[in-house]
Amino acid sequence: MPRLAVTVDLVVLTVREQRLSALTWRRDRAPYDGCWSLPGGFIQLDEDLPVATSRMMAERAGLADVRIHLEQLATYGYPDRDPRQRVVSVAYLGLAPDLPASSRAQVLWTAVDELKERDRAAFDHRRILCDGVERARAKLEYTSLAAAFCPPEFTVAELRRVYEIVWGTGLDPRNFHRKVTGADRFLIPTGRTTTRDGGRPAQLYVRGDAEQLRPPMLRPRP
Amino acid sequence: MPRLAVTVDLVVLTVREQRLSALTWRRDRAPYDGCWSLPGGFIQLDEDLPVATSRMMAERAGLADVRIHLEQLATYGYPDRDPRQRVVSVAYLGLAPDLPASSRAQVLWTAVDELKERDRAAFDHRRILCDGVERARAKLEYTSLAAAFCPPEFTVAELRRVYEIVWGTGLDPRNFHRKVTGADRFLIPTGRTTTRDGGRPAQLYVRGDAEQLRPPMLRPRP
DNA sequence: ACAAAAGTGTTAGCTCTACACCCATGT
DNA sequence: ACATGGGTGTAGAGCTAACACTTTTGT
Repeated sequence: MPRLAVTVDLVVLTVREQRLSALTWRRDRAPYDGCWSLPGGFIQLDEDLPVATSRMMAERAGLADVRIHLEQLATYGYPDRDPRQRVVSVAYLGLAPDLPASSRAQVLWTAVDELKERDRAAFDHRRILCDGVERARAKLEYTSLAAAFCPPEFTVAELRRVYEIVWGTGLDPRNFHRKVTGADRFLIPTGRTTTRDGGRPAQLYVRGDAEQLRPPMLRPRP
Repeated sequence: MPRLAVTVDLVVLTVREQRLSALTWRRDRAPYDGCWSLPGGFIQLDEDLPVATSRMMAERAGLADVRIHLEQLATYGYPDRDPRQRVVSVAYLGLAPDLPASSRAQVLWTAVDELKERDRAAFDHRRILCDGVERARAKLEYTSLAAAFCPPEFTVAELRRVYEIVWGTGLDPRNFHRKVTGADRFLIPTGRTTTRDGGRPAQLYVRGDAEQLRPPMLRPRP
């Protein structure tokens, strides 16, 4: 066995059932038997990191052919983080809409709050998860990434719920509406409407091609 | 020789002689003989990444015992980036005041503009450098990191010159002054003054303990 | 008719920008 | 006296937060 290995680990987040949730792998062998871990695995010698990430999404997360936003998060490499050998892990952050459950029974969506409470994380994966959640929270402020949590067509209220759930705060529906519909190239109206949220029919939008959100949507501070 | 190696590479930036400059290593052997590269090297099996970074700062950059701001930048790992073997590089970004030249003749401060023009970079180090510069530019907006480019005591005008040189833009001295002196815990006045910039004596400040800059100092946009 | 949610208008307060202007030093 | 850069004041534009109000549906 080589003495040094590189892995890719995935923090895949979504909003489902009114909670911010992450894709977790239920371990069934030592070390950390029975603990949750992030989906991931060793890179191959001839494989680029984004390619390895896509392979893990398909093989380990059970999400083949699903287009989600993916970006590199950080790299974790202190010497004894894996008791078996020296492992350097490159973590990637993925943001996904509320997808059907994974095809693998071992892979589950779990609310982030529960994962933080339960002291059953393998390796340093709880830390990696927290870093990913914080990155997502921060990026909602000044990018259009919140739409990555939404289905292809969505309403302003659904987008607002994403912000409220990820940030854990309430937002004024009226000011929020003005802000996101006013931002350049963030939301493209489809012309269609829906009443799936109750009340007056709401416009349906698709994601625009803006990446930055200017002016930013700042989190309410205490 | 092992088939997979992990290195740490350093993007160490400073402002000297009115230019944004980076610490570069002049290569004297294949591959890329004669090209510039970033200082860096292989991690040891029992060595944490930040520890390896400090060791590279001392051994390869010739900057032992110098306290600078260091943060992880990104990880680069496509398979043929090093022709000898598979190398995954964890890049770190360092921001330093205008330090004396390195103790090693092989290590030089070079203006970033020149490094981008000259097509003589080893590996993908030009790309890593650009990512580091862009990270630094972005972080000046909403953190207090600009002060990491300044000596222990500095004036508001010196801090402003950091912003102007890193961003390549002019800033209004009066509005800048109001903004940075008004930000909470960013600058602590020492009570001393200096006339080293000419004109009326300027207050000297030391860095405060704020990490965030609120409200942010936004770059002028076209 | 009523509840519920979408969406618009309004106002007070804040921040940003642009500049006029004064201050304290070296020459 | 004058040049140089430090530092303050101020008015207009734009943004934000808070909330009253109208619109359009389902029941």
